[in-house]
Amino acid sequence: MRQSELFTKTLRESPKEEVSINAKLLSRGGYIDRLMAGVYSYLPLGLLVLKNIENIIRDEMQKVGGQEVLLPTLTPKENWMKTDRWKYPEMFKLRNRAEKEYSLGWTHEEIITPLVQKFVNSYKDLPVYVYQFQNKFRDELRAKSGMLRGVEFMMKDLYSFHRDEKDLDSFYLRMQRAYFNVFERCGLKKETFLTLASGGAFAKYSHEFQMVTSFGEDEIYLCKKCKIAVNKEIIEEEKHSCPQCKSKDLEVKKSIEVGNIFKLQNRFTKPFGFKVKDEKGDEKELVMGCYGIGLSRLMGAVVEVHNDENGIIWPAEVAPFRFHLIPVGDVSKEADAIYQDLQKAGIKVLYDDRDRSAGEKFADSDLMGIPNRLVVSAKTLEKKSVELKERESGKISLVKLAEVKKI
RNA sequence: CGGGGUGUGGCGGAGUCUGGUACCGCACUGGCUUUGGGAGCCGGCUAUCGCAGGUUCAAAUCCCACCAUCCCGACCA
Repeated sequence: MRQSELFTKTLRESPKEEVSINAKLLSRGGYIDRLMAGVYSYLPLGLLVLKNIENIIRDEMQKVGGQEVLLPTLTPKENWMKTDRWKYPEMFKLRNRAEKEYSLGWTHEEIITPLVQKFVNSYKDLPVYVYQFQNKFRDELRAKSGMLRGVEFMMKDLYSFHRDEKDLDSFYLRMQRAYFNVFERCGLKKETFLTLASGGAFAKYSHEFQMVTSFGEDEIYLCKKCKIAVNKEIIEEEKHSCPQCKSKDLEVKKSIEVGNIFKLQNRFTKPFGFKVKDEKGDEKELVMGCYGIGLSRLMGAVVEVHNDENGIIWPAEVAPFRFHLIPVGDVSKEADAIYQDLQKAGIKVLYDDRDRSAGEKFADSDLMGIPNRLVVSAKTLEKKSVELKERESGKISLVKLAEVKKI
């Protein structure tokens, strides 16, 4: 993409409302724009990042056998009455002109369960794993911290349907591994810990994926031996010891939840009367699991972790571009050629073809955080090379023109 | 929803205490000179000072209600 054609611009200063690092840098870099508290637009660069995260998650969900759907955002009151969740305070409610009541989707068990029920009649149809990417709406009392707690936010939610608990348990473990793959590919592996949380009425525990960070709004108790954590509600029950190894040597850390998986058992299949025939022809109630990741929160979390005083430092797989090509001086012809070459090879490159000073381009490049900066100048061209600067390490090297695609 | 803070050109700020009709930087625009870390000079455009009442000869400034927004708390992906 030619930077001169990008309709957004970087900002020298961040909007005064933004206090969190993620919102400051994402706003300044031209990734997002705040419409109101807790609600953001994704600008072209931001959408590229969001789609990269989406593709990572989609890839991992496909690997465990997930089938992608897209459910409505507008949902009827009846479904929520059936499960007694119409009363939930964070649910946005609205009426049409005939006074019929609806809510905006904040989670989708009430929609997916009767949907799958329409098609699944036999144990032979199971298991089923269905997921979607969708904006969710939650009437938070206080939206805050930029992308970390929004009122409207992008979420992946997967729902699994099983004939029995044993099947649910084994899939649940596969999802745990899939989630770690997602966080690893987003550059958050080191900071992210499986965390035991309350399982509600139907399971001893649910599991959160908590990312340890100073800006976190949660607190976890981390066992260094097991690399597993428990959240605040569990720590009391476990008498301040690790539920796995019983060690009392737990470290308190601030953290943010980047994912959550939950065994729902029959919480939703029961009210909808979702049963299938087993081998004997008897009716059997299904069990369910649900598995969520907030994509927009994840995007913010990546920025909170991967930045320096000059701006964002995107991990390779979520970066909007692989290269930031910057001509310095009168070398537009040669830079154009390199750009075309990279484009043809299908390599994602942002080409700063704007008529700006070198310093401004470098500052913007650091702010935007594209992993590899390629500078083309008379100096580098003398050596038939471009200068490569890695955003993360700051390492600078000369790369022959013929070798650029191999970086 | 409780406590606290803030609303001034597109963005960031000064001016408010002490009332006299709005200033600075950035951005934008025209010209010339620049071109490896947010260039320089000259000229130009952009504001019913969040909104509504009130006090006053006169309100960005004082009073009041409302709205928006941020932080802390409670609640939550």
